[in-house]
Amino acid sequence: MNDRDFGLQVRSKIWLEMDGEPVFGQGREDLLRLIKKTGSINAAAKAMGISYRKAWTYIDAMEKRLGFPLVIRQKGGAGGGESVLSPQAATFLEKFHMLKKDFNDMVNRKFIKLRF
Amino acid sequence: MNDRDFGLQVRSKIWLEMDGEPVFGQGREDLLRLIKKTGSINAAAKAMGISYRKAWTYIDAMEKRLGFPLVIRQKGGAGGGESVLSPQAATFLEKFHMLKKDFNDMVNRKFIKLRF
DNA sequence: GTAACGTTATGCGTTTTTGGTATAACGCAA
DNA sequence: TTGCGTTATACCAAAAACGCATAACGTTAC
Repeated sequence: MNDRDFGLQVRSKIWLEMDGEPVFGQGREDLLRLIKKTGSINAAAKAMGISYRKAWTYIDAMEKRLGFPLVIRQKGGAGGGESVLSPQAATFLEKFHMLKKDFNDMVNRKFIKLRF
Repeated sequence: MNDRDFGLQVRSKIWLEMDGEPVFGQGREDLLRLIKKTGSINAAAKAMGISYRKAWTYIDAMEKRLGFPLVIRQKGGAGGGESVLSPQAATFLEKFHMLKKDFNDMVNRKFIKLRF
């Protein structure tokens, strides 16, 4: 995260893994938040500037790893369908957000003035 | 980094970027250290369990991004050749090591007992 | 009842990236 | 001048990422 010197930048990140495979990080969080906001995988993908296919693949992979549904999907119906977050996804999102916040606060406090 | 609950694991890492492209992280550090130790890109690659091709590509990419040599290579000669770290690489390595140590200490102190 | 609509779901070919194998180049020592 | 073990690189194969096309679906409007 954010510090530079002659173009060199220190970066860091935090994420979750399951069996050594990445299962949740910044991009996935953004995606889920946008689905929550828009009520649609399709709209969320557009808002993120990625293809629907890609967004769908992300969600599918996450759910397979975690073993529980993150997005409750309905295809067909009024407006063609919609998608909402599962209760588990909501709490998951919340917890990860707090974790990330603590992490970022800490990193910023420590490394903001760092010279490399 | 290290904590688990029902198989879910929190991980984090720190690395360096140049113009938004990764230029130095854990794997590269290991590689340079092994080159320093063995005096050979080839031997270092073997020790890491990666192909010479891959190791060479890593080094080449790093040097192109950084704009200065990390590994002084000599091909031919007694023993077929050898490779040593450039002075810049040595100080670079040292600085990154300290940075990473601080980072890891901090993360471990904060997140070692974390429940997700 | 059925046609239309916008969403989810997925098959499939294309492109891009990654990785490995084979081989050349090299320079000292014997 | 030959042999050796390393660096360097060309080339092909495998894998992964990507996107396009299309099917499936269920409510609404007519």
